[in-house]
Amino acid sequence: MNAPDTGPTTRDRILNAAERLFAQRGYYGVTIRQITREAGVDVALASYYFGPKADLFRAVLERRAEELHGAILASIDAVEKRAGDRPPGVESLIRAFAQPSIDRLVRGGEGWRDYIHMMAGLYSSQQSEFLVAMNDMYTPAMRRVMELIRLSIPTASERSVTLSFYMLLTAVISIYSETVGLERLSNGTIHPTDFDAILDHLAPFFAAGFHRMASV
Amino acid sequence: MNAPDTGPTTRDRILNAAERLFAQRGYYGVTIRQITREAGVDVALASYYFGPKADLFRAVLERRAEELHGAILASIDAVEKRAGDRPPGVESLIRAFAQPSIDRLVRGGEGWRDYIHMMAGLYSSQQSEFLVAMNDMYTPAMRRVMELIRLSIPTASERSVTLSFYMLLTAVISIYSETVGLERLSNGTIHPTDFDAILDHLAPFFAAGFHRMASV
DNA sequence: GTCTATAATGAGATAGAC
DNA sequence: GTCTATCTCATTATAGAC
Repeated sequence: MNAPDTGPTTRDRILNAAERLFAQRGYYGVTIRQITREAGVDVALASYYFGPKADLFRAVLERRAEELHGAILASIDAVEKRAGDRPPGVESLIRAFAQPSIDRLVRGGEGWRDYIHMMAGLYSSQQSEFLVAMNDMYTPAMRRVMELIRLSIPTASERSVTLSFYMLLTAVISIYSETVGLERLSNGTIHPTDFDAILDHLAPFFAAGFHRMASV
Repeated sequence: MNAPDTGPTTRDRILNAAERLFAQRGYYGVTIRQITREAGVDVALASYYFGPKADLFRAVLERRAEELHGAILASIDAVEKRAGDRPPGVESLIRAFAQPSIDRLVRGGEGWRDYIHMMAGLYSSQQSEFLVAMNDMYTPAMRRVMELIRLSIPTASERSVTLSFYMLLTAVISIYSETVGLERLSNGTIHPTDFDAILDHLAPFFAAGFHRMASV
């Protein structure tokens, strides 16, 4: 669409800047003027392309959702295939669910990092309008994981698996946010960016929990 | 100090209003004018009592920290006493850690509810300055729990227990925030305010994880 | 598609009267 | 300890020139 040296379009420049700033300071912590300043474009262009601020926020949220959600579903499918006729193990399902986000966080460039930080910040906010919108974008993948865990642990009730999955979800999302919490808790010996090490701990840790609640 | 019918002092009226609004909309989502309007006092009084907005936020954060932190420590002590000479079990330590906050969330009145929601919102924000301040207020209790878990599972490394405790912490804090996440995940069958039921699931769930990672 | 200019509003903070 | 008045600055949003 563009000549090779023009870089991103104005629309994308605004989305990129908004993504970065919303990730750092949340919805209310950012003004449209800061966004357009950061993007190097005129203030009026934000309204021109996106309308009000809330719509710009939603546009940022939606831009990468389809790709990431698709990657998570594909990752779950791959684990299913590898398991053959039997249901895949819980630990591998946890890994399949978390890995695509971590891949993009680590190797997807700044844009993906900002996007995932932004989602993590949103998840525990009281901004329930945006929160529900985001939740809905990833619901099919979450339901699929819960379904497969139930096949893997048939004695566990739906309620038990839902509660356990929620615990998993909150932990995974906190890890995506790379906050200083873990670093301070460990006196600086564990870095929030050691995602591989953290996932190697998290996966068996939570798998054990799911199995423990198998009879509930 | 006050006559019995004057109600809270102006200072406390401002703190109460700030607590409520910060809990709902976060630091940036609230203006001093909104706070003083909600408190029914003049705008200028916020500056008079607390100085800049950041200092007011810190004052809200600090007001209840000592009491809650003390209650958590007392709760841990009680579990230790009950266990006698042997180290207390992991599940009872998890309960001791989470229960004082839940008690205040459920039975402490609006003020405590707002305070705990505000802390939960802060924990996963990128507001690292306030975040670190809050973390520090509760560090002794967290260290104590980790210490006792290590006594209970002597084969677990410090690193393993720290990672596991971090997972626990993120889940517990998410639950305090009472967001719509769990409700949506369960299609409305599990309510975020069913704290007793959630804790009955969470405690054995996480205890199993700690034990699973005993040899790491 | 981009920018200038401006309208309308609200923000934080404080000096000074009471 | 409280309030009025005001300063200074930034905000969203839009109308209209280019």
